[in-house]
This record gives sequence, C-alpha cells and structure tokens, in this order.
Amino acid sequence: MKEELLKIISQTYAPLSTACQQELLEQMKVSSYEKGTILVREGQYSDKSFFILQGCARAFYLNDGRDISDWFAFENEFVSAIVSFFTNQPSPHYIEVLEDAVVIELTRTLIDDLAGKYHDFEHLVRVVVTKTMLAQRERISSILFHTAEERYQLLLAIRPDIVNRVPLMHIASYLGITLETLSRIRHPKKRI
Amino acid sequence: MKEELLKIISQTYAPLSTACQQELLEQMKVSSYEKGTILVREGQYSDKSFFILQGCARAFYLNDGRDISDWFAFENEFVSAIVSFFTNQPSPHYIEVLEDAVVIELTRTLIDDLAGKYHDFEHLVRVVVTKTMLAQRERISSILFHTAEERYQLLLAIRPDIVNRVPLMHIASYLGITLETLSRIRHPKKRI
DNA sequence: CGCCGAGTTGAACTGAATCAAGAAACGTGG
DNA sequence: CCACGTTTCTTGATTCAGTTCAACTCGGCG
Repeated sequence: MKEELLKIISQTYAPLSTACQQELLEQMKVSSYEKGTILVREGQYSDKSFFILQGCARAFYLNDGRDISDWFAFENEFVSAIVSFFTNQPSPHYIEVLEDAVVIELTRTLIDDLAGKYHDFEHLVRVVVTKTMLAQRERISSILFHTAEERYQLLLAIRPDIVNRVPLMHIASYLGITLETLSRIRHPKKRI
Repeated sequence: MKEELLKIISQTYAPLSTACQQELLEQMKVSSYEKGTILVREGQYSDKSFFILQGCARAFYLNDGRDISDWFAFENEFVSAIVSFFTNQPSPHYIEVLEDAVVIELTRTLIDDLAGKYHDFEHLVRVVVTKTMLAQRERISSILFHTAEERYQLLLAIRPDIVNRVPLMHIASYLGITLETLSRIRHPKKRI
C-alpha cells in the first residue's frame, strides 16, 4: 500500500529519492472520514493539505447562504483550504467529505520541512502547484468562452463519473450555473 | 541595476544563494521591445518566460476573432505563454507588448537547469507559480461572485494605474465583459 | 407509509451581450 | 500645426442566456 502510494506520486507528479520517501512515510498521517464530515470550516486557519487515497471531497464557499463548490478531489488528487494553506489567512472555504474517504494529511510544516530538506520534494511541490495553476486557468477560460451547456459537456469529458459521485447541485455551482439550469441542460425540451 | 533586480526578486519572491545569483546573471538575456510587438503568436511553441523590468505586456486569446485578454504584467512581474511554457503544447495565447518594454527572457531550459542545480531556485519557481495560482483563483471567485461593476472596482483597487496604461477594451475583455458594458459602468446614467 | 432532500419543470425577469451609429482621441504625414 | 484616417470609446435600442421564484415529482429511509 505504501509502495503503491509512492509509485502513484512518482508517476502522477514527480519521483522522490529513497531518503525522502522514507521520511515522508514516517511523518505522514493517514486518516479515515465518513461521508459528510467537514474537514475545514470557513474562518478557520487550516495548515493541512489532504491527499485522497479513497473517496472524494470538495472545497466550497458559503457566499451569503449560497453553497458554491470550488474544487473536487478524487483518488490520487489533493484538496486543501487553498487560501489558508498558502497565505496563512482565515479560510474562505469549507472542505467536505463527499464519500467515505481515506486521506493522507500533510501539514504545511511537514511540507515546508521536507521541501527545505529534499530538493526533489521541493520539486514535487512545484509540480503539484503547477498542475493546480493550470487547472484553474482552464476553468477560467471555460467560464469565459463556453456556454453553460458546453462547460457541462467539458466537465463530463474530463470526469465522466462525477455525475454518479457528486450531487448535481454541487456540479452546477462548480460550473457557475444554477441547479435549475443544469437540470434543463440535462433534459432538453424537444425543439418546436 | 543587476543588484537592484536581485533585490527585487529576493523581496518579492524568494532569496537566492550567491552562486545561483551569479549563474542567473550570466545566463539571462535582457531585451527591449517596442509597444505593439507580438512576442508570441497563437500556435507557436514558446519556451520563454518574460520578467518585465520596464513597461507592460499582456497575454490574450483570439477566440474566433474576439480578442480576450488573459493576463497583464507590469514592472517586476512575469508573463509567459503559460500553456505552452508549462505543458509544451502550441500556445493558445498571444503575448503583446503594451508599452515600450525592457524584459528579461528566461528559457524553460535555463529555468529547469537552474532549478535542478540550485535548490533555492527551485523554491523561487515554486513561489512564483504559487502566486500565479492564487491570482487565478482570485480571478475565478471574482467572476463567479461579483457583478461586472464590482469586478471593475476590485481591479481598480488592486491596480489603480491600469486605466492609464491599458486600453479599456483589454480591461473589459479581462473582466469578462464587453467594452460597451465597461463604458456604461464608467459613465453611469442618472437614476430616473 | 410519510417525510425530506434532491431534482424537475414552468413563467417571469434581468444583467449583460449584441447590433448599430456616432463622438472623441490619437498619430502621422504633408 | 493642421487635416485626415484610424482606433478607441460612448450611447441607444433590442435581444438573450441564464436567474429567480414557485410549484411539483421522485426516491430513499426512519
């Protein structure tokens, strides 16, 4: 299982030296959470990054009562209260477990320690952040250039299983549309 | 001038060791470009990142004839054909010089070399990418949560001088609105 | 069962886009 | 330094994609 994990990290992101792998395995903490668990609440300082081994989770805003999803993480992906984690401010995000999950919890202290100690871990962090940055950019151009329907189809192309794992209301808010609009997209009226 | 530059990089992003500074200064190339110069065109492979010493530039899309700005860079900021630079694909972006500019050009090869050789340069890259990632995230929530007018006011709060340095049409497309809408925001009608 | 959250459907509304026509500002050459 | 063409910006009328509000359906589960 630990070998499996290191293999995935190495393949998906970047390889680590043996010494670094060793220390990572020693220091990291694996936790299990039930569906519905709130890992981070708005206003909290969160210095943790979660790597999903099983299950899925989302980051979302509560913007005057509106629940708006900002990020989904499935197996072998990261999720964190990104603002709080990187800028050490109170989190605007909540993080919620959407399916019973097994996760690795990495604190910022651990990440910074390992990144300071091991050049290849610093590189790994760079790669993870770069991927996240490119995903955000993709989302921006998706919102600016595509209609609600096109965005839904693009999401389906990338993540066909999302509709079976995540309630439609979360998908809608992630796409920047209302649940009603998503419902209409999924059940188009016959043309006149 | 070179000392000045290293001081800015160190203060704005992350400090570099003397050896690394040395090699960076030796390897980097400084260029000047006139207003209107296109540094990168859509479809090109661009492996350069530009650090603006003087002037400003923008990255933009030509999406079926529509010119849509995606990123502005002013003094002491980076701009690159982000997709091509990071994923080695043909660039969807153009890059245009908006004011006569002096820039440092860093190739991906140089950056990867320095990052592989110097742990602190790898860290610097991580910091730059992290800042970019957070800026993208901010832009997403700006688009999702705020009206056209609020987005314009937010941009003004961050970059008051942008209206004097960049044509309104570029600002409008960056905000995800049309030039006409921006004009109306700037010249509100008296209420009835 | 009966309730409750999730999703669907309909009708009216709205912020911003689009289309169209000018006005201002800009710069370039005579 | 002015005339003329080009680019940038403003203003108005109309349209539209998506929201809002509201009522209803479905499916699971205590």
